[in-house]
This record gives sequence, C-alpha cells and structure tokens, in this order.
Amino acid sequence: MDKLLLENQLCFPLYVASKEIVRLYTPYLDKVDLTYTQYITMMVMWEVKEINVKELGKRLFLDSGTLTPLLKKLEAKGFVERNRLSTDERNLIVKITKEGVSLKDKCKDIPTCVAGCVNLKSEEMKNLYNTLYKILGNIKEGK
Amino acid sequence: MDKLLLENQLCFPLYVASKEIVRLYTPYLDKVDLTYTQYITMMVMWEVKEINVKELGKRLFLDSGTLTPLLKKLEAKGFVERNRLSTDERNLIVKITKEGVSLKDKCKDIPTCVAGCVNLKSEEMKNLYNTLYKILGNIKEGK
DNA sequence: TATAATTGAATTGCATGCAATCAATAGATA
DNA sequence: TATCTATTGATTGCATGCAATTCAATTATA
Repeated sequence: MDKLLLENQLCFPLYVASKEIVRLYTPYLDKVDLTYTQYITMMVMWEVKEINVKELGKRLFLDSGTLTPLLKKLEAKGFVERNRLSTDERNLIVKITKEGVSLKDKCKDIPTCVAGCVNLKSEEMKNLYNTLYKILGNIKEGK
Repeated sequence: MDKLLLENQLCFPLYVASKEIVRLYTPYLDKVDLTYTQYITMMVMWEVKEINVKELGKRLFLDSGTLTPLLKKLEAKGFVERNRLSTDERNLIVKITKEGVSLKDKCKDIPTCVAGCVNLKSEEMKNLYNTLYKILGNIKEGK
C-alpha cells in the first residue's frame, strides 16, 4: 500500500471535513456578525463570563497571536470587554457584556441547522466525538 | 442540554484535531521544505504527474485563491512546472519535475511518524476514515 | 461574424493560525 | 533591596483559506 497516496491519508479527510463544516456555519454566523473562531470564543464566554487570555487559549487551543486581534474585534462589536487585572497587570481579563449575553439567544438554532447538514446518526456522532477527543489526548500525551 | 456549550460541539474537536495533526506534521515537513498544503498537493502530483488547477482544486477541496500562490512556490522550489495548455490557454497545467518525483522518497517515513503520535487502533482509524468521508458526502449532497 | 455567456486563473481583501520575539510585571532569591 | 527568572500578552511575519471580483480565452448563439 502506498502510504503517500492522498486517499490513504486519515489526516486529509479530517482537514477537509473541518474546513467544510466551518464553511457550513458561515451563512448562519454571518447573520449574527461572527466568524467561526469568534463563535467558539463566545461559547466559552457564555459559559464562564470572565477569563484571562491564557486560560481562554488553553480551552480553545489557540495562542495569543490569534486571540489578541480576535478579542479586539469582539470588543469593537460590543460583545466583550478587555481590562487588565489591577493586582497583576500582565493578566488581561476578558469579560462578557450584556450584548454578549443576549447574543446567545440569537445563536440558539445554529447547532441544529449545521447538524442537519452533517446528517450523522446519533451513534456515529458519539463515536466520532470520542475518537476525536482520544486523538487530542494522545497528541497531548505524546508531547 | 445546552447546545451552545463548547463541550457539546462535534465540530470543535474536529477543528482542533485537524489543526493539531497538521501541527504534528510540521517538524517533518520542515525538513523537506514543504508546508502541509504543499505536501498534500505533492501527493496528488506524485499520483497523477500532470493536472490542471481546476481538477487539482477539486481533489484537494481548495480554490485558485489558495492554489495559485501555493503552486508558484512549489514551482520556485523546483518541484513542479506551470505551463498553459496550448490548445486552451485558459488551462494552466501543473507538471511534476524530476526533483518533485525524487522528493517522494524523502517523505516516505512521514505518514508512519505522524500515525505513531495519533496512536489509534486500526479499527478506530477505519471507522474514523469512513465517518469523515460520509460527512463529506452528506455535505456535498446537501448543496 | 459579432456579441453574449461560460470557463479557468489570478487578484484582492479579510480572518485566521502559529512560531518567534519582545515588553512588562511579578515572584524568588541572594 | 537589587537582580534574576518566569509568566503573560502583544507584536511580527509568513502561510494559508476563501469569497468576491477581475481578466483572458473560448464557446455558443443570434
């Protein structure tokens, strides 16, 4: 078997599926003025309300090079506030605003819409979910 | 269940796993002076030897906005040649060079190295592969 | 034949991603 | 206290991705 044949790759369909699903989100996210990365960032904000950049990056698997400009844009849109922690000025605290909180309601139908396009059975979704987190665990372990 | 909770997303681990695996490739690809996108492009070239941009884009799920600059870089590195088709000058034909062919041998151990880090059982890999291609099929169908 | 429609690349502009580096600050230690 | 080290964001530079637009070549059609 040729291991350098595209159709024998596992990473390639993963890479493509990721991009294609993000693309599925685009028309829905456009309506609420978010990009996909901004959307998953808001998910964390809806959950925690307040967090510093470091911890946010850990949850999203993103570094400050991506997050800093992204958070400035979310701030410009009025969904979050950015302030230094007075007791340690190195820490930038991101805090959700009222507008940010109310944005969640406008997003409530998005997951169902996208899931419809992906159209997997519940069992397949669970297996996929578990396998992906297993991969992430294995990669982290290997570091 | 809160459908807007990050841990309830299926797309998110897909998105992260894709990025993390691409990151695993990076140190190996650096040694052969390729990026991940250039690498999968070369996989197609190793297989077909000659192809136009349109068809290449279909195989890789990439458009000319990504491929045009990428192919110019591969040309600058000497791995491919770019020439217009004389019978229809709209078509740009990408052709692999001798250097491009011999590059394959330098890449032969990369898939095994990366697979080692991902570290899934053969059965899980097969299931994942099938599920991902099913998703791609479903998305294409929904269009 | 002249015009319109189509096709295939290239270009442009915006949003990531991420490695590497820098700057500021806090904490530890001599 | 003064200095060294570690931590945390911000910045920079490069490589995508991709939608939208433009451009050139070709094909279809009146």
